Amino acid sequence: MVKSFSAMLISQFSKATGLSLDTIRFYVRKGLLNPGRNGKGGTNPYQVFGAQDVTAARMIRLQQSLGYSLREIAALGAEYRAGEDSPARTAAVLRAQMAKLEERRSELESALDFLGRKLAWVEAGQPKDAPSWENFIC
Amino acid sequence: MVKSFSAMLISQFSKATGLSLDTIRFYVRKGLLNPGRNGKGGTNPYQVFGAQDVTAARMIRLQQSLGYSLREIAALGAEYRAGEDSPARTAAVLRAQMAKLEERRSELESALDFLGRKLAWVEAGQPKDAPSWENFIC
DNA sequence: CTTGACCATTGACTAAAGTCCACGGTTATA
DNA sequence: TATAACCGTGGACTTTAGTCAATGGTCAAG
Repeated sequence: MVKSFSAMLISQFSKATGLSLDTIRFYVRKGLLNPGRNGKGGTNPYQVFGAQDVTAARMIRLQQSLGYSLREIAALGAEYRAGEDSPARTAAVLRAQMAKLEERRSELESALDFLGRKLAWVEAGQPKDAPSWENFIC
Repeated sequence: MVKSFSAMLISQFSKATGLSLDTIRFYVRKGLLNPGRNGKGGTNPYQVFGAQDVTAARMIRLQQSLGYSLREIAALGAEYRAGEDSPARTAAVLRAQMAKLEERRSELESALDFLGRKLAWVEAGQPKDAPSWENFIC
């Protein structure tokens, strides 16, 4: 669990991820990110972010775009970290993620198909024998 | 613009779409759905929804899952309806939609690829020569 | 040692997307 | 015509995901 590599302060991390300072602090409060602390004079006042936090930020964005709430994302991250030393658990979490993505992709493809058929129909001058839109289920 | 086919009242429409009564009314207020009105005794107190409203509801769900706000969805719907009698405009809107979907799908695929590589790496016992996560941009 | 840049914490505030509730009107059924 | 089941409207309320502002601590440069 080496965290010292590629360490940065919050403003650097902000630039690296595109998240605002406030959003980062908000995510830390919610447990979505857990940076280290590293002070010089005995105290440790500053948050220190590493490369793994950048990856985490990307994952958060991804999950969010899949419709997960931050609460759910935090839970998933916790589950992931809980089984971090158990490859089986890690793999299970990853596979669940991938299943969600696959499902999402097939939804997208069905929607694409729907729009494609509709476009073809429009371009054909909207003939009477319209394709059935009804199998468009999203 | 026949709207009488497959007409239903709001509770039927709710069952047909899975949207709650309140959500439907909310969408109507926002201009996302525009049902007809059909009363018996001179007045027209009740909203009447048709098959095209069911399709609209599906589209709303789809757009929403793509990250659009209701305001944006309403605008897109208005644009679509504005050029309803112009196949060229309709086709343009449809094509823009499809482009968005394609973009989204390629994002999904890149994420799937990322997770797939990570899964393989975990299952291989997390060897030193980790694949580069860095080309995972979402 | 002071100054400017950076950082943390707290709490108030906001917009979006609903949800809930109370009230009153409408319609089908008995 | 009474009554239950439905419908509409208005407004208050809630959750989520941040954003903003005030206050005060930390650190490097001069």
